Amino acid sequence: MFYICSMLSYTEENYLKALLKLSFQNEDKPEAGTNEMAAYLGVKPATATDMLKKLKEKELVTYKKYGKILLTETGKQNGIAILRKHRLWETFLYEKLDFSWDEVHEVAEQLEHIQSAKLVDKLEEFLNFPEFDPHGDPIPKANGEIPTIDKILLSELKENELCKVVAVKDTSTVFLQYLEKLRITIGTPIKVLERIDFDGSLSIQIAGEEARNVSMKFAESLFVKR
Amino acid sequence: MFYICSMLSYTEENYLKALLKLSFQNEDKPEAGTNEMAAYLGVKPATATDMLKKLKEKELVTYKKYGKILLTETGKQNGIAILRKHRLWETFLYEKLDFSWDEVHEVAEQLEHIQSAKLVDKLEEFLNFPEFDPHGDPIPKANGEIPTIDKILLSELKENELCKVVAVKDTSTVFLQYLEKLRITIGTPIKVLERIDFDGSLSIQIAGEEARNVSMKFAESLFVKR
DNA sequence: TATAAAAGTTAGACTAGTCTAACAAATATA
DNA sequence: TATATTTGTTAGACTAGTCTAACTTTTATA
Repeated sequence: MFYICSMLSYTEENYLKALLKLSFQNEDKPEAGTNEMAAYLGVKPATATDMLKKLKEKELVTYKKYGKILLTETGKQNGIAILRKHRLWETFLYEKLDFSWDEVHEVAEQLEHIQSAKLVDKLEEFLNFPEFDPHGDPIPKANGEIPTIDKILLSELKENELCKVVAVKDTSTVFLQYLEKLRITIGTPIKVLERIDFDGSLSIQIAGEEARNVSMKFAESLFVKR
Repeated sequence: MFYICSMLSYTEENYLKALLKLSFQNEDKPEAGTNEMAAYLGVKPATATDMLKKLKEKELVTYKKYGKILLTETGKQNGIAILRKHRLWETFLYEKLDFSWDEVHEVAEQLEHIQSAKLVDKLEEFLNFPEFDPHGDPIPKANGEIPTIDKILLSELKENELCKVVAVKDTSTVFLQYLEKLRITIGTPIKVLERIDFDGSLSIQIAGEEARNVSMKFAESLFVKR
């Protein structure tokens, strides 16, 4: 078990994190394609191909020409380490420095690359070993374990069901700011009053307030727990 | 007053910070030479020359071939902004995350390059607007002002004089760890019992404990206030 | 199954930051 | 002041990460 290697460049770290995120997205088969990865990182496919060769050389991914990309165990653990840092920093910014939901990501993108094992662990302790970040995403433990929570989309609820918000699926600024306007945060209770079959929209009650209509798109962007 | 520009690379920031530090060192004339700067940054003089041209192009330094290097007002303000971040992060690591005196610098070297005006200001607020960092060095304010304190070297004191430690001149790990061993931190009271003319060493009393001899080198590495 | 479209690769070029080796200017000193 | 030493510059090369343009392989589909 000699997984986390600190000899990764800023860029290599970003590729590993992207690959990890993509592997979460395509749940069943955690593979990614070159173009997919390039698009995710905002680089050209040619650039991604070059980096892939490098990552393969370092045994962080397995892949062969024209084939799919898969993280090796080492690659995965390194990716998880970066994700851990990202989410701990997001939590710090949100809880200690009063950053808003939609502001934390950008800064955490930078902070996640700081190299110092002590820093990460002390930060985690300082934050009281949080299990989920401000968006409700699980924060990997130092050993690479990722906490789970059974969550479903708001859109999956039946009429009259009660739930609590546990995470956001969409982390775009527009959505997060809309949630803030509706005064929805992690933990907010929601009751589904009515489902409109016509367009998939819902009538919901947020924290006991008066009824409000939300779109299908909205209901499919919010994770809740019954 | 349109000083702080965020379009500086990681490397450019380091050059500005180095130039600022060197200007503090050579108090009377805040100029630096190419070799001096290169040595400080751990690069070769040829490399420094190249960067200098770039910084001159951006109007962050004034300098002409074979001449001395001087920061422009813009260059100075940018350097101060980086120093501010560095010292605020050091304070954070020391006070909130229990880093020791000699561990903070290395990590702060990385953290100082995080780009986010909000982050710096919020961090400062979170730390309660500290004026001095763990080494006793002044933390520049958001407007570029640098707090001052009248400090003298321990070696300048006469026999029987009392003082308090306010800063360290030498920030090397060996020295900081030695101070820790002697249980000297910022604020510790010291009394000079005897000056030994032969070798410049002193007999001192630390926080009322029993007498102890320290070398001239030691006495010239510690700043105190009468 | 032949072919068009999509996905992926290669080759060659560019930038930022670094180096070494050779050279030029400034300064110190005999 | 002539020369040796120190200081600083230039030229050319290398690496990491990026690009564009042309090419190849895979896949989807008519």
